Amino acid sequence: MPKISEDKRQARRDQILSATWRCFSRRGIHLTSMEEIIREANISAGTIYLYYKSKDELILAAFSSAFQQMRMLLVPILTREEPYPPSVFIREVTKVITSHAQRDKLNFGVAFLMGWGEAQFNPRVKELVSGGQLLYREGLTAVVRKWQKRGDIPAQGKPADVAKAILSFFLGFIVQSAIIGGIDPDTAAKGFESLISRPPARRS
Amino acid sequence: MPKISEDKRQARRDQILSATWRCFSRRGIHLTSMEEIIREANISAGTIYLYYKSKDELILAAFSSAFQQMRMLLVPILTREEPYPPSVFIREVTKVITSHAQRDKLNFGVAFLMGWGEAQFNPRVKELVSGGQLLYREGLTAVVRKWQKRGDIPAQGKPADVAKAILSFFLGFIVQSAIIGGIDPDTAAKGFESLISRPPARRS
Amino acid sequence: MPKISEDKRQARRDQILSATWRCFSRRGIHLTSMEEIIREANISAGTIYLYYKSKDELILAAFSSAFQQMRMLLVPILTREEPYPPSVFIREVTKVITSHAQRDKLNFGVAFLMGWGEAQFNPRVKELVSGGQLLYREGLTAVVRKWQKRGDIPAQGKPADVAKAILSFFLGFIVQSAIIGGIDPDTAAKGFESLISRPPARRS
Amino acid sequence: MPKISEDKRQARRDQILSATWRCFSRRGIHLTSMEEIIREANISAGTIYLYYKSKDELILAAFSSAFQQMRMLLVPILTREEPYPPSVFIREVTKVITSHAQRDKLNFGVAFLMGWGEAQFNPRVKELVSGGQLLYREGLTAVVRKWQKRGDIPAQGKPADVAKAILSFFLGFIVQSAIIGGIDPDTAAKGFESLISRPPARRS
DNA sequence: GATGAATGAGTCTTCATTCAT
DNA sequence: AATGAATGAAGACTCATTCAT
Repeated sequence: MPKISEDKRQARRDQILSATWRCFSRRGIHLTSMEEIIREANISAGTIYLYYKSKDELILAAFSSAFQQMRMLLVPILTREEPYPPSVFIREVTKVITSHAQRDKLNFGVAFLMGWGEAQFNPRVKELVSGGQLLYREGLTAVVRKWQKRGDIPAQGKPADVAKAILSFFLGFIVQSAIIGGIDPDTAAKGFESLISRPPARRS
Repeated sequence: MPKISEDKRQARRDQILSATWRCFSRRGIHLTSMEEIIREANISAGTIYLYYKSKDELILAAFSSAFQQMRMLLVPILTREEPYPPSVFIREVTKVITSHAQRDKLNFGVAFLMGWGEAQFNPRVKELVSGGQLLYREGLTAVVRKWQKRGDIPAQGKPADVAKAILSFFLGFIVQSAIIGGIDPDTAAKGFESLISRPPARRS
Repeated sequence: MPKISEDKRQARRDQILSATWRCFSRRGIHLTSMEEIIREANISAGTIYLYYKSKDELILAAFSSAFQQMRMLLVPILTREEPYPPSVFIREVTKVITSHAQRDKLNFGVAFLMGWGEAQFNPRVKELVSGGQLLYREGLTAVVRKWQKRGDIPAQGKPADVAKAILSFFLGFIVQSAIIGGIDPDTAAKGFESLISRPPARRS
Repeated sequence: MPKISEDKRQARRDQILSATWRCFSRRGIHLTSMEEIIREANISAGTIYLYYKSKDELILAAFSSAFQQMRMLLVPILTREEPYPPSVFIREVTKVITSHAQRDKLNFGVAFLMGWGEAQFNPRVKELVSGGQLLYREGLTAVVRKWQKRGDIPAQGKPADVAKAILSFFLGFIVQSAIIGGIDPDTAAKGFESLISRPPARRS
C-alpha cells in the first residue's frame, strides 16, 4: 500500500468536504446521499471511505470545517484591543455571517441553521456547535466589559448576561436572514442601535 | 351508519400528531420512521394514511399544530392593550418559549429549531415558519411603537427595525437554550434590560 | 337480517359489475383497486363483499357477464338455418366484436384481450374463456359444413380445421383492432374474401 | 479499475431478463414481485436496480427482448426472395410461434399474449407491440404480393388487406394454442389451405 | 491507494379484506 | 343489509457501506 503524502491526503479531504457542502447546501444533510457527494467530488464510492469512515464522520468534519472557517473571520473582530463601537460591531459580525465560504457555495448562516438542526440529535455535532458558541460567549463577554468600561453601553448589567443577549441577537439574525429575509447587516445594526443608543425619558 | 364523528376524527388526528411529536422529539424528523410513529400512536400501518396521506403531510401538520399552539400562547402577550414593560415582556415571552406543549412532550424551542432545519429544504414548512415569524414581526412592531410612545425604549428608531432586533433576540434565545443552555427567562430579561435601561454617559 | 329480494339483489350485482367494467376499461384489472370499484359503484367497502366474496370472484363474474353478453349477440349469427355467405358473415361477426356493451363503456374486443391475459394465470377465467371458444369452434364448424355444402368455400378440408382457421381469424381481428388499429369489419371482410374468392390459376 | 466489461454487464442483464421471464411465465407480470425475480436471478435487491431502474423498465426490456428474439426467427421466413407457398409458410411461421426462447423457459405465444394484456394500459409496451406488428404487416404484404403474382392466391384483393387477414390468422393461432389448445402448425396449415386452395363452384 | 459492483436492511406506502356498529 | 374505519401483510425501491480486483 503506497502511502500517500500528508499534503495530498489533506487536499483530498478538502475536495471531499467542498463537494459535501455543495451538496448539503443544495438539498440538506438528510436528503443528500453519499452517492451524490461522491459524484460531486468526482471520486469513487470506495475512495470516500478511505478519507471519512462514515457519513456521520463526514457530517462532523463538514461542520467542523465550516465553523472553523467562520471562527477565523470572527475572532479578529471579537478580540480587537479596542473593540468596535456597538453598531459597527453588529454590522461587521452580521456581514461575516451573511458572507460565503468555499467559493461561494456555503453560506455561513445556512451552515449554522443546519448545524442546529443536526445538533439536537447528534451529540458530536452538538458538542461542536455548543463549543463554538461558548467561545463566542466568552469573546462577547470581553467585548461587553470593554464597552461598559468605555460607556458604549450601560455599565450596570453582568457582562456575561449581556453577552448572552448579544449572542442571541446574532443567532436570531441568522434565522431571520435565512428563513424570512427582510434583514441585513445595516437593518440589524440600526435596529440594535435604536435599542441601546438614547436614554428613554424614564417616568417610573 | 358507522361514519365516524368529526370529533372522533379530530381526536384521532391529535393522537397521531402527539405520537409524532414524541417521536420527533426523541430522534428528529429524519431518523423517525413511519413505523415508529405508528407504534407510538398504537395504530396500524394503514390507519395513519387514513389521516395523513404521506409522511410529508404529517410533518407539515405537526409543525402547523405546534406553531399554532405556540401562537395561542404568545398572541395574548403581544396584543395587550398596554404591553408589558420590556423586561417583563422578555421574561413572559421566553417563558412561553421554554414551556412545553401536548402533555409535556414537546418543547416549543425544540420544535422551532427543528422547523428551521426542515424549512430550508421543505418549501411548505418554510412557508409555515416564515408566515409565523412575519406575524410576530408585526406584533412586535406594534409593541415597539407603544414602548417608544411610552418611553420604555428610545423613540428614534424605526419600529419595524427594532422589532426585527427583538425578534432576533427571541430566536437566538431559542437556539441558546436548546443547544448550549446557561440561559433562562430571567437571564434573558436581565441581559436585555442591561442593554436598554440606562443612558450611556456619552453620545458619540 | 332482513333478506333482500332476489330482484334487488340481482340489480345490485349488475350495478357492481357495471362499475367494475368501467374501471377495468379505464385502468385494467390489476391497476384497478377494490376501492376504485367501490367508489364507482357508489357503495361501501363492506357492501361489495356482500355480493362478491373477493376480488377474484368479482373478476370472474365480470368476465362471465361480458362473455355471455357477447355470446347472446353472436349465437344468432352462428346458428342461422342458412348461414350468411362468408364475407357477410365475417363483417357481421367483426361488427359485433367491435361493438360495445353496457352503455358504451365496455368494448368486447378489449374484454377478450383482458380475458386472455388473465386466463393464463387464473384457471377459472381460463375455463371461462376456453369454454366460450370451444363453443364458437363448434358453431363455426357447423357453418363451415354448410358453406362447403353450398359451395361458398372449397369442400375438401375438415370442417373442424377450417373452423379453427376462421376462429383464428376473428381472434386476430380482435388483437389488431385493439392494439394497432387500421382494421375494421369492412377491411376484414375484404381481406378474407380476397383469400377465398377466386380460383388461383394453379400450376403445381 | 474494476469497471465491469460491457460483456459482463450484458451477461448480467441477460441473466436478469431470463429470470424475469421464468417468473413471468410462472405467475404473470403482476403477480410476480421484484423479490421473486431477484431470488430467481440469484442476486440481491439492490443489484437489479443497477441494471433496470424500475419494475416498469424491466417489463419493457423483457418484452423488447422477447419480441426481438422472435423477430430474428420470423424475418428470414418473411423476407425470402421466393416466399414459401402458403401452406408451408403457415406451418413455418406457426412453428416459430410455438417454439421456445431462452433455454426453453419462454414460449413466444405466451409472451405475446402477456404483451397484449400489458399493452392495453402500458403505453410503452403498446408501442413495442404495435411497432412489431406493423413490421409484420409490411412483411406479409410483400409476401402476399408475390403470392398473388405467382398465383398462389387470388390476385384481386389489395395486398395490404390480405396481409391483415393473414396476420389475424397468426395472432388468432397464438390465442387458440395458448388458451384452448387443439391447434398446432399442421392443423393450422391444413385449415388455412382448405380455405384458399380450391375454386368454389360458383361465383356469387 | 482507488475502484465500483454488490449487498440487504430498512423505508414509505398500498390494498384486499374484516367487523363493530 | 349497509357502513367505513381499521388492519397488516406485502410491495417497490433506496442507500450507506464493503470488498474483490
